[in-house]
Parts: sequence; C-alpha cells; structure tokens
Amino acid sequence: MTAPHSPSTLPPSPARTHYAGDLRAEHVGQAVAVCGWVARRREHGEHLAFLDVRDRTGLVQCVVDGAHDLRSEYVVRVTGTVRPRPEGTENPALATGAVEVGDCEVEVLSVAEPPPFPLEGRVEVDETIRLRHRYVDLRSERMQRNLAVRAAAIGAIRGAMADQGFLEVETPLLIASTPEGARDFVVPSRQSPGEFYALPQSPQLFKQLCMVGGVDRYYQIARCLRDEDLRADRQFEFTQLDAEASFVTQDEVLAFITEAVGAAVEAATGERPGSFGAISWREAMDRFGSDKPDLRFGLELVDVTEVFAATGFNAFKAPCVKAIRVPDGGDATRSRLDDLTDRAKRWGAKGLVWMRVEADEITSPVAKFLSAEELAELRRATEAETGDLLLLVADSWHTTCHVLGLLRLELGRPPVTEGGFHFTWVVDFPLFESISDDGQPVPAHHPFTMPHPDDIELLDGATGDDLLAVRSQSYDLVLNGWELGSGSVRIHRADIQQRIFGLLGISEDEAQAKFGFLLDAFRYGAPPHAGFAFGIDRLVALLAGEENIREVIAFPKTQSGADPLTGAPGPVAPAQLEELGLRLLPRSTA
RNA sequence: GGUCCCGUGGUGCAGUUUGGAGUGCACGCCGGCCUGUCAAGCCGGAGGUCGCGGGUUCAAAUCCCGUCGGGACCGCCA
Repeated sequence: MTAPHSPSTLPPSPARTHYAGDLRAEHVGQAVAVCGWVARRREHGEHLAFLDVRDRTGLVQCVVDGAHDLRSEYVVRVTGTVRPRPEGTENPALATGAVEVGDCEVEVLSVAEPPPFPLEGRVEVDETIRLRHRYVDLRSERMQRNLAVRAAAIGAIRGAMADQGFLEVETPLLIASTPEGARDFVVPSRQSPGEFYALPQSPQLFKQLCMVGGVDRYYQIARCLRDEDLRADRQFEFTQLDAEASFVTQDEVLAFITEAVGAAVEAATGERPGSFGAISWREAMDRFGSDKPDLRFGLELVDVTEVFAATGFNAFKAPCVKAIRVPDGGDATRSRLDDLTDRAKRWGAKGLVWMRVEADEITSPVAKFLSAEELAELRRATEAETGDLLLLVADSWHTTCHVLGLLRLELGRPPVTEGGFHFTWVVDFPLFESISDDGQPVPAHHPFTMPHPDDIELLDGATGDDLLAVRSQSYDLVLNGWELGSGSVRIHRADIQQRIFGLLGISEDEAQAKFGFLLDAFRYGAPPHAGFAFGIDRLVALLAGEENIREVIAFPKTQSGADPLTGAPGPVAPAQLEELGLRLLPRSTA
C-alpha cells in the first residue's frame, strides 16, 4: 500500500486474477477472482449481502446472495463480474469505491474464529494481546502499510548504496565477545564447552576488516543485537544500514548517507527531503540541551550565566545558569510547576527555578533573593515578554544543558506526525565524553575514532579536562529528536592508535587481547577509511508516523524483552545444558 | 538499579477519589427481521475469578502491602 489510490502491480495467478484493492472502473465487465479475508459483512435479508474482501492491497465490495455462513476473517475466494456501483452508491472513501463484484460465487477456503481484537485500528489494543496474536495484527491496514513503507525504504537504500558503488557484504552473527560497549548477547559453544560466541552489537570491526580487504565501499542491511533495556526506540534486535568506505573524507561519507536516507524518504513519502543542516555537538548541547536535538520547535536554552556572575543567590552560584522561556506559559498552575520541578530533580538537577513574567515585575519564590538589576538583565537576555514563564537551572554545564533539554522536550515536543522531517547532522563530537574517577578519559564513540585534525596536537601531554576539549571526526544523523545513527573517520595509523590507547589506559597487551585481529590486520596495509550506520527501524517509524519502532517490526519484543507469541525467552532442556557444559544457578542468586 | 501510568465479559472504556448486590456505555459475538449497504439498521440474547496473593473491615473492583503483566521515562545503550 505505497500509495492508497494507485493500484498495485502485483501479478495475478490462476486462482486469483486480481488483487482486491486494484479493481477500478477499467475492469468493469471482466470476470475476476479475488482472494482474501472477510473484513466485514452487511446483510440485507436473505438474498442480498455485501461482503468486503480484504487482501494486502485493500478492500473490494462483493455483492452476494446471502452471507449467513460467512463470518469475519473467513478466508474466501470470490469469483464474479466487476460492475459499476448503482448511481449514488459509490463510496469515494474507498479506492475501489466506484465498482463492486457482482454475481458472486464464494468459496470458503478457511473458516476462522472471531479475531481476538478489532482490526479497524480505531482503538489502541493492549500490547500483549496484539503481540500474542501478531499474525492477526499484521492484517491491519496500519501494519500492512508500515511493512510496505519499511520494504520500500530498504529497497531504496539498497539501490542508492549500489548506485554509489557500495558492495553488499554479509558478516558473521556468531563472533567473539568484545568487552567494550553494550552488553553482549552470548551463545554457548557446544564444541568448546565453557566458551561462548557473542551476537554482534554491530558489524563494526568486520567492516573495517573489509576495508583492509580492499572491498573499498561496503554496506549491509545488518541486524544488530544489544542486551540493554528496551525503549520506544530500542529493541534487543534492530536493523541498521551499515556502511564503510576507503579513501574518503567525512564530507563524502555524509553525502553517501544523505543520498541513501533521501532515497528512503522519497520511497516512503514521495518527496525528497530538503538538505540536511549540520550543527556542532557543542552548539546542539548549548541551544537544545541534547546531542539529538528536535528542531521542529523552539524553546531554546538561553545562557544567563553572566547575568548572575556576581549574584548573592547561592543557588545561582554555579558554573552554568541557563533558562528556557515558555511563551505565554505564565498561567501554568502551581501543581504543574511542582511537577516540572520534581522531574528536573529526578533528572539530576538540584532544583528548578520558575519565574512568571508580569507587566512590571517578575514573580517567583526566589525573586526576593535577586537584585532588580539581575531580574531586568534576565528579562533582557531571555527576551521575555509579559505572560511568559521562565525556567532556570544552575549547575555544571553538562547537567544544566541535560536537564533543560529534557524539560524542553516535556514542554514542547510535538506528536510524531507533526512538524515535518527535520534532519540534521551533529558534528564535531568530543573524542572523550568524560574523565572517569581514576583519571582515565572515556571514549565518546569507540577507540578507533580519529581525532579532529585541528585538535591532534592537543593530545600531546594533555590530561584531565583538557582532553575533553579534543574534538573527533565523528558525526551523528538526527531526525526530529531521534538519533538515527552515527559514524566516524577511523584511525588507520598505528602511531595515532597507540597514543589513543595510551590515553585510554589500554596497555599494548590489553589492546592485543581485545582487538588484536584488527590491529594485526592494520599492519598489512590499512587504507584510510570512514563509515556510518543508521537505524532503519527508527527511520521507518518516523516516516510511518509511529511513536514506537515495534510498529514497524513484524515480530517485536515487549519492553521486558519477551515475545508473547512464541513465549521466548524460555527454559531449555537439561540435556541441552549438559551438552553445552552449563549449570544453572539457583534463582535467588542468579 | 530507579520513577510514573495502566490492568473491570472477546475488545475499548466508565465505575476506584468518598468501601455497601458485578452497576453502566460503545464495539464485537449468537439468534431473529431486513433488497443498496459500506463503522449498515432494528429487535432480542449470551458472555465476569474486577490480573494474582495477602491484609484491614460487618462488607473490598474501590483502602493497605506484596507480586505478575503491559506501557512511558531516568540510569544503561563505546
């Protein structure tokens, strides 16, 4: 159902001359056979009934001589003649609404129990029930459309990557566990009891090996698995476009991915997206309090640290003070403000200061601690107008941005179907995201990320906070506040790699143990290379107007990682454990 | 590891704040009527361990504790 009012091009077969949703005025007079499910039945006495027959392409009305033995979701084959509907009974809401199938013979291919929930999609059905009967849920127009959008997007991505010279290469699912990153799913080895494979969090290392192997431009529609808590935009298993190219710059990678994403968007919506802007990580954090800014709305963060540089108000004696101005938000109730304050605290702020901007004063529980000059300057800095609400957080730069960023989403985030598609690249990520308690920097991406060329010299002799200023050649693609994916220029030179490992506190032996095969490969002639990966489930969900990637996955898991349809996860037979050399711990200590 | 919301015939809800007979609504289902409907219409009917366990009470869908399931989020996701 790519475009609901244009017929599909699905081929006929001997049993089925046409798909239900394809019938049009041009078919009038033709003898046809359609196959599908009884979507609805409207009886008008013993000798007239209307049967809506549904298949992947849509619905067509069949006029039958009595339908007493035909029930919802029976599988039928209907033969008859296409005819125009009588004057005045056309249904413009239906793609097939100008015609109907008359003189029908109905063959029941399968009877069916009543469906466990309605398929009309007018109500939200409990997730367990939908997933337990996913085979029924998939018949709904919503799921059929979403699967079609997904297939169209993936097809377009394959085409775009192939057109740009990328070679599709498959990489293994059973690999060695690496200690970095997300929690691995592990698979016990039968042939080597006590040893384990891991399922890939991504094909990262293999695609770099492909570069050493001269593949030059690699891509894969890759399944990735991470044993971390599930969310609306996260499943255990998800699908990425994974890509890597040799002898290219960051800008060239961005262009490749822009082309692939653009093709996917066009395939799904019919329109090519506008150019993707780019924003530095620093600016994204400063203005939106997030490294995945939702650019569909304003409510930007305003830095007011300087306003309170010499304040007597203890709560504002902080490295960073920022504000959000909520236009006409001054009428927020006290309970709403208390709720926002609670949230801010849960998100890590010490508190939240609110101020109502009135004609000649600012009212706030803390106004009495602030000077008239400070209040006037705050008003000027935030461009506040009468009736507005100001929300302020004072803390470290990072905490202030983070909390106000979450608050901004809470206050202004539009529904997924509103505001269009606002893509942006986020560039110039820091090489290190933080310094751990033992003084070691923590990599923001992965340890093979190339430092920014202008910042490499900063690595010399740098320690502690100086390192946090070092930028990397890594980049994220963001759509409407969702991180679609990320990539980087990789380190291909042993000397730079050794310096990074040194900074990260990874010894030569340790590096060899963890990534030895990659480092070994690099000794045999590694081209400069760079790559990217983005989440296809997330892209398709947003294109389909869905808030949750479950809606674009045929058989997803619940938030607790269960599959109500198959019962996974479940126990295995003792003999299986025995064969694998495994013994279970008692539940209380597991 | 944590916070919040939800759980009532097959489905979606109301009822829970303020305890008093399983009370109600819409859809679906079953039967009947009905020859131009398309969320068909009209009449009738069936269908319940109020997620589960414990507690308080003369009395619990309702209050309390625990637990299970679903959802949203923080942490986590290099």
